[in-house]
Amino acid sequence: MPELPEVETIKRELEKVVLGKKITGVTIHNQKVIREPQVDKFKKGIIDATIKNIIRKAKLLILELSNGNSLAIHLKMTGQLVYPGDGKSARVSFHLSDGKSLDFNDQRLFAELRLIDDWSALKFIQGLGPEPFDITESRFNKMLSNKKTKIKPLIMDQTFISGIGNLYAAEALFRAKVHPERPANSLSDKEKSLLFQEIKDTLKEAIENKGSSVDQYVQVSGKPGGYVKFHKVYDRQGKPCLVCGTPVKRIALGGRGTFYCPKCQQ
DNA sequence: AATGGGACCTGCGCGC
DNA sequence: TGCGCGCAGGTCCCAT
Repeated sequence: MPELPEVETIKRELEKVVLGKKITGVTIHNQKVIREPQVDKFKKGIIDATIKNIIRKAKLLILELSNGNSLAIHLKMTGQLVYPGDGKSARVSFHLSDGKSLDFNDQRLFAELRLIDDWSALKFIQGLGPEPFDITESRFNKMLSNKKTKIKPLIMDQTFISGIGNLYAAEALFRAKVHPERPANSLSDKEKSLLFQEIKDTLKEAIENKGSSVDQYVQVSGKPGGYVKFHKVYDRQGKPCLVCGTPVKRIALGGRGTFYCPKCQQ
């Protein structure tokens, strides 16, 4: 599932392969993913525009076009952007001036495409908390200190801090040796600081390895990301903790699968 | 205010 | 071999 590192990887790759190209046509195979505006307006607002700039905000990808419009893409769980596309599993194909196409795939149809004139006015954008790289350690520590809620759902709350999803929340908490059910304000200053550092390091290392290919995520080239082999707890229930050998546990927390080492994480 | 659950979806893996 | 069911998770929405 694309989180900040996966979306950042896609952004960097798109900059290499589609930036500066003109969108000459759009084929919509399934209009469910087009959330706004209406399909024909969507097409009209894109065709003949050039991709001028590519931005990532948390897990949202934004393609700024030469005509003043922006295409905002949220991949949710199974969204993919593939270039050059073959159209086979595309929900939407963007045909480009180089004769190739950028395919938007999405097996589960959860993803959202929006064409708007001002992406910064999107409700989703306005509600986003800061990304981990945009705040200081002391700010992070202060943000946690007045929150009684469980730490894992809290760091996955995009309005609190943005970019972290289920996978990297689990990995960062393991690395910081913090139990996912700890109330946020029960962490010591030392634990808060370590967690903040581990969140940043985990995301950074995942970006360096071009993301984690679990479920559907692939790079724009179609290649899988390389970070899965570094996972310590995610999807490893029953397997020995790589630090102490205790079987990794899986619980449901906030309706989400949560993986942790019951011995290392207290 | 915080928390929990359901909805949105599809395909996969499991048990029988 | 085949069928039904639970599950996967990002975000929104509603209820408590």
